[in-house]
Amino acid sequence: MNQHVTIRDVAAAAGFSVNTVSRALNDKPDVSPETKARVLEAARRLGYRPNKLARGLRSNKTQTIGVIVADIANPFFGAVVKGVEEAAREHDLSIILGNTNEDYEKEEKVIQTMLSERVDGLLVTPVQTKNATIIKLEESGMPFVLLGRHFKDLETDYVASDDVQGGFLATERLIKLGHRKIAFINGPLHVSSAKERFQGYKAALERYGLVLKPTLVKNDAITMEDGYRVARLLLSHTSRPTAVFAYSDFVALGVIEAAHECGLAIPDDLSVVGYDDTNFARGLAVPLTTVHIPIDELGKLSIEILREKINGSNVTRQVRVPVKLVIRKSDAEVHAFGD
Amino acid sequence: MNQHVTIRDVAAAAGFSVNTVSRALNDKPDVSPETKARVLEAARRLGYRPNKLARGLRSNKTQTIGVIVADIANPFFGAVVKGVEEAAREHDLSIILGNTNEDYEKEEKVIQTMLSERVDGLLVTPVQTKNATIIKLEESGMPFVLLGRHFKDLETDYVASDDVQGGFLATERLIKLGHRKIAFINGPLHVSSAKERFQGYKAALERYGLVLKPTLVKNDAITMEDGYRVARLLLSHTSRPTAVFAYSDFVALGVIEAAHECGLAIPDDLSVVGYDDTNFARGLAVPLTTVHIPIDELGKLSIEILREKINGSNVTRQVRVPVKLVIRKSDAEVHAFGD
DNA sequence: CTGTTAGCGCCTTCAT
DNA sequence: ATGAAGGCGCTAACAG
Repeated sequence: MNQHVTIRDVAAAAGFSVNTVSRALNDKPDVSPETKARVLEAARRLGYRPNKLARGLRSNKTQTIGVIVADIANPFFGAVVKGVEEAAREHDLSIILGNTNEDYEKEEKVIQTMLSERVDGLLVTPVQTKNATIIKLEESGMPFVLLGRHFKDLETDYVASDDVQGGFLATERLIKLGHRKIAFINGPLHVSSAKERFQGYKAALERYGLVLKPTLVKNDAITMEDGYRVARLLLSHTSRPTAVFAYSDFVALGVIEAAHECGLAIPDDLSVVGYDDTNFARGLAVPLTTVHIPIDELGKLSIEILREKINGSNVTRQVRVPVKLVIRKSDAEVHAFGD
Repeated sequence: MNQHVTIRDVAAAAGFSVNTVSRALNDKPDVSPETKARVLEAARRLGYRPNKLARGLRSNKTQTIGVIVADIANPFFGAVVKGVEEAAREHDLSIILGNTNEDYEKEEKVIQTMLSERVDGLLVTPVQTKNATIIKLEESGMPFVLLGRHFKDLETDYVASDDVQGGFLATERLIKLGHRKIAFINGPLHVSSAKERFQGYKAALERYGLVLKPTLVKNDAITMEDGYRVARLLLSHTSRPTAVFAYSDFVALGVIEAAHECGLAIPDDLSVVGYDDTNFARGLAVPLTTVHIPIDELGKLSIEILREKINGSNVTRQVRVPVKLVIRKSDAEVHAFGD
């Protein structure tokens, strides 16, 4: 239960002034090798541990960044945070975690707290029901990078995957398999990734001369339950879709469950394409065709850019990482029946 | 890009001393209502944000706890952290996240960093290949609670689920379905949860008069790939098991994949029971029978106990939360062929 | 009820 | 190459 050892204790033990100890501990010039050795030895012996609070207070650098995501229990965000954490630790940055649960109020509160914590910078997956928090964040001067989502009308830095491309690739694939009635069970449209995947979906339809049928597009699906519920409705219709493109692998899971209950085999009676390439996707009974996001790259890049901002760069970086379609077994050529 | 507003700025603006401002801001007694109102107003107007570093330095309370888990990308730990974060924020505690990746060295480093950060307490899922870090942590006087795992020979506080019970329930279920050859594809035995699930497995066999066949027990499976690999070996045998109990739902996913490749139908030819009740478990083509852990309760309890420790309690709390078996469709009565 | 003073642990001038 | 002094922003005595 030792009281904390301070730099003064080390100084006393080594027989130097606090200043010299500080210089020795921080690899500053103008310290003789022997002195440094003695200081380090004393520090080690006493179990000295620098107080980051004091250091941060003095230097205005906390070596800590805030990471705010929408749902850490979602394996996609889990993987993102894992990548971010690893990249951050490589630069001796610690991470303060915030989980918004897609709740705007919580986002607001968490950002305030992190500003109080004097983090060096922020990585944020915004809830996007409003943008006031992010605008305020800009005004605060705190360096930040949006992660995985971005605002069309805000000139902030961001790192995201190319959702337009993802939506296009998935839809194009289904079109090329001969599908004409391709349902899109999408997420909430205020979220940029959902909005842009929808753009990709539309672009693919257009590119191949198909018309968009509004009845085949459903929004606001996030969970497996959502996917299940919507798919039940969609599949019970007489002119049901022959393919479903889902906002996430979880939503796809719900679709698959609904298909089974409707007596529809996958992929023979219904093609399904997911999104995220979550780690269970290839383990499903019918391995899921899905859009793969290079998550590690997202993590690394976002940290890299955030560090640039922290170091004073004022060029705005807006990065879209390309995705790729992973074709497995949940999609197949459409069976012959017209529309 | 405003410079930070300090308590002095607020004091000047409100026409009071820093002390009065501090008292007003912290709801301390002996401040007249009007004064308080004026201070609050000035603070709001200037956009004052308390500096947590200064506060922590002064008061020795950072309102921050460290949370160290093995793999945040694993939805189980993701859910745990989500619960913990929520419970923590309710008490205005922030969370510094550490991810060990089951790497002991990283655990050591992360704990050191968090001690430097002067967190108020620590929640740790230990790697358990060694226990020196945890012993050192005890000696440091930092309050901490182990989360999900514990050491048999260390008298530390912990909150975990009852893994012996979980192992027993899963095995018992399979026995009652008539299975005699029940394989157990377990995790690494240095991890307490794996060790205790094995105890449960043994206890169930014993209880029902079955003998343990060492060839049916495999360790060190963590990922889906591990499960797949081990299951391939196990299932290719002539006297293959009729049931598999897996360390996690992910491992079970690998087992299922292997079974398919071996032409074995689930549950008719092979029963499979998983562990964790991960959110995809019920969405599988054959919904997975698995052991459910009340994760939210784990999170809430661990925060509660950690707060007790932080507040000076020195009673040791070792809590095992009961689990329950969720029976779905991946297990069935054994087909008639002897052993 | 309010103000003054000191100091948490560290780093940054500025001397020596 | 080393030391002394000051101050980062805040809260805890202690006065008044």
